[in-house]
Amino acid sequence: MIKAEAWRPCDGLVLEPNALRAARETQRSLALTAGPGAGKTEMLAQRADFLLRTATCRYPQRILAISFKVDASRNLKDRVRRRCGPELAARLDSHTFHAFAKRLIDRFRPVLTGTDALDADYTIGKPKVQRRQIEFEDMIPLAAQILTGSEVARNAVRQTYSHVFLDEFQDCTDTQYALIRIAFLGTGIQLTAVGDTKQRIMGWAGALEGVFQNFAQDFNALPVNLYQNFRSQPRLRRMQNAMVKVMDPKAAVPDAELAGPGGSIEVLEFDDSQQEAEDLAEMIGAWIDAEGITPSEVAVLVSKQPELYADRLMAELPKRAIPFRNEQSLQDLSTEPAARLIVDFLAVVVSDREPDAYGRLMAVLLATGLDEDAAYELRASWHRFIDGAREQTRQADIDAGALRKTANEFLALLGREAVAALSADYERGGRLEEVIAQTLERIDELLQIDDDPAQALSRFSEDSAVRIMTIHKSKGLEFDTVVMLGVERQTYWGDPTEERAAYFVGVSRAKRHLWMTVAERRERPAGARRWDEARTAHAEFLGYATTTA
DNA sequence: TTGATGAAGTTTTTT
DNA sequence: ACTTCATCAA
Repeated sequence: MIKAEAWRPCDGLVLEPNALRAARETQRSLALTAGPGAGKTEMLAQRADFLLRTATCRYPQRILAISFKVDASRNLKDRVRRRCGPELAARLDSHTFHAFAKRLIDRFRPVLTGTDALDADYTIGKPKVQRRQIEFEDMIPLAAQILTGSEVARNAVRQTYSHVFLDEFQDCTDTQYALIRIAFLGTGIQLTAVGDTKQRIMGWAGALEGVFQNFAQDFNALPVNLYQNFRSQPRLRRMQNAMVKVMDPKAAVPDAELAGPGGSIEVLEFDDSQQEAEDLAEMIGAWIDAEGITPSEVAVLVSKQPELYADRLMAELPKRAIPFRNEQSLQDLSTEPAARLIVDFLAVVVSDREPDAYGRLMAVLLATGLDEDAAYELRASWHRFIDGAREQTRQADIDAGALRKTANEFLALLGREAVAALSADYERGGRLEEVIAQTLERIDELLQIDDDPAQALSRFSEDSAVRIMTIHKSKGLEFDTVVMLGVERQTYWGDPTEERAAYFVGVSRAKRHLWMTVAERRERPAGARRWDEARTAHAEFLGYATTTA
């Protein structure tokens, strides 16, 4: 343990004065606003390090960090672990709002009575069944209700945590804020809310306007602002600044501070979306092959409906053997145990040099056995099955169909029950089948990219792929090169202030290169009734790009 | 069967 | 802004 005065940012990182001040604050709650790339997450990680290492958060008290997305919450946890080591980091609970609410519901469920009463083995989903099921949107109000109704629950939370972090606070909804108020208002607990009002993109889903001001007032929080942008090159910063001048003039910086030639911004205009997809795929291929950019450092962002806007691109990329991940379609399939099992099995079948996969596979298969004596026999019988499958796939050319068939035979032999036992989630009707279908579909996709099945399967868990997603999903992430696909008037149709904020989030993800595409005709995906329609480039948005070259 | 009209959906969040 | 689906009248 060290004294507060002796604490310095760890890993030799240099924080701007306001960030340093925020990291070391011991008296007041904080309302910290900062633009893209200012290091909000880093400030939280440093603050966690400060609180834990100086025992400002005294053992056994803990820090609660609340984010909106699972990967954001994992991200923060990982970073804190890197900064102050696993032991101290164990006292940081990093959860999404929903995970935090679910823990409260699970722990204090008996507090809920009458029509809200829940059985112990309740599930989440629709359609809603009394006592047995709740919906996503019930979780936070129910947690708030528990805290309102039970002093025991309130005290449990308040005694556990001495400090609370709130990430991406600009997108906090009224129900989420109500939960925070009930849990922490009027206690000595210090809250640190960080965010950027210019990046408020969840208004349509109920994000509170002016939530930062409310928070600052309710919790007597000290307002702090960070000014630097460590993420983007000067040319990109000038474009962001041009937008900031319109969105929040006070937060803009003098252009002189942003001088310099680094970074690039280009607008590409196409006759139709097919041309757009082909050219873009060629260009992305060149970035990866000629310029050596890692595929996962390239992101294609769309305003909405990637399967509509990026449909053609997702068809063109595999033709050029460019790996990509549609972040919208799969919720990290590679961590699903059933997917893991199938991929490990196929990897073992198509190659005899997969010891890791073999080990994992056998561990799962033998777990289905009853006792030690049976294990040997079981191992031998699975070995025979694998040999049979190897023989089968060796004879024919290995294609998607053959692998699919082998996988299905394997699953049939193993039995649904054994596979479903891999995760509690598979008790939910249809979930296991969904995971299996998605896994096989993903393997098909990978085989289109890679002819070698062993290579294709190893890519399953690899995340070296161009990322295709909505702007909303990209919040909090950064990439070397960002493509804003379909910057057209018709694409950004919502509330103009919100759409501009979304566009701002998109362009501010880029570290070095930003590309924007416009197609005059945008074809619908195969199967749709309409073929194409005339489009108009989004004059306002492209204006920000061109005034800053 | 066709055309007209209106409503709903589109961008997020969990073990 | 634009599509899709349901409903109703002709």
